[in-house]
Amino acid sequence: MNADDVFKALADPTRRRLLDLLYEKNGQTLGQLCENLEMARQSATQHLGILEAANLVSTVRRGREKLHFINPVPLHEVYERWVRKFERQRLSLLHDLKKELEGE
Amino acid sequence: MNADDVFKALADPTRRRLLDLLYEKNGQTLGQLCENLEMARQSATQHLGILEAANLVSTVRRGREKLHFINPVPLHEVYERWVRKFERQRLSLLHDLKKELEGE
DNA sequence: ACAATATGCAGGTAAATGCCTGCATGTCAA
DNA sequence: TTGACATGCAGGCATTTACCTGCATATTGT
Repeated sequence: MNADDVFKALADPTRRRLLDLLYEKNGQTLGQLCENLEMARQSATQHLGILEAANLVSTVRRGREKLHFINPVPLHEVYERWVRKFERQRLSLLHDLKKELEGE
Repeated sequence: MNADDVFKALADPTRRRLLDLLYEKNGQTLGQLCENLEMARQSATQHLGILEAANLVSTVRRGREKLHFINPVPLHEVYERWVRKFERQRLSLLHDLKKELEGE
């Protein structure tokens, strides 16, 4: 997993929207996805390209259509590396700040 | 939580580095953090500002120093909204793609 | 007070980003 | 085969981003 690609992919509301749309109905075509976005098809293509590059979306060609599927694996890896780590120390980390605010 | 601010804050390697540095030792000053970054102090200030705006870092002034603390809460919320959701359907989502690749 | 230290603020620039239009290619169905 | 449909590719443009330099302000310790 490339953390940079994954986070950059997630750092745009349109791309997060696309993931939610695919969660509602996996395997949608570019055209179907565009119906739910307020932008030109070409712009959506770029966003999907970025999601693909981050491996968050996998595609399959079927004739003239291109089907898009969520790949949840990178999200899981982000969780393992960037969420769980801080989650384990969550209360302790918050405590550090509280202690400082109380004047040691 | 503002998902956009949080993800955009996380979408930069320097800022993720800063979180890791604070994880190693919470409550560091700007100067201390800069010693571990290869960029001008002013650049680091901007990155810390973005982390603060995303509420991932909280600061306390102590005299002429500014102490930086991790705030793990937004990460937890990102997890709840953007990771757990897809995690629950993880195998099912992967199955969708596999099924299509096998030709329905 | 004053020199050293820690941080803040104001711009300036090159590169990346997100959007668009226009045109090209590939596929299906009658 | 041919017109309609689905997607791909190239380029342009305004904004944002990430870095910098230079200078200002605030605090500390002697």
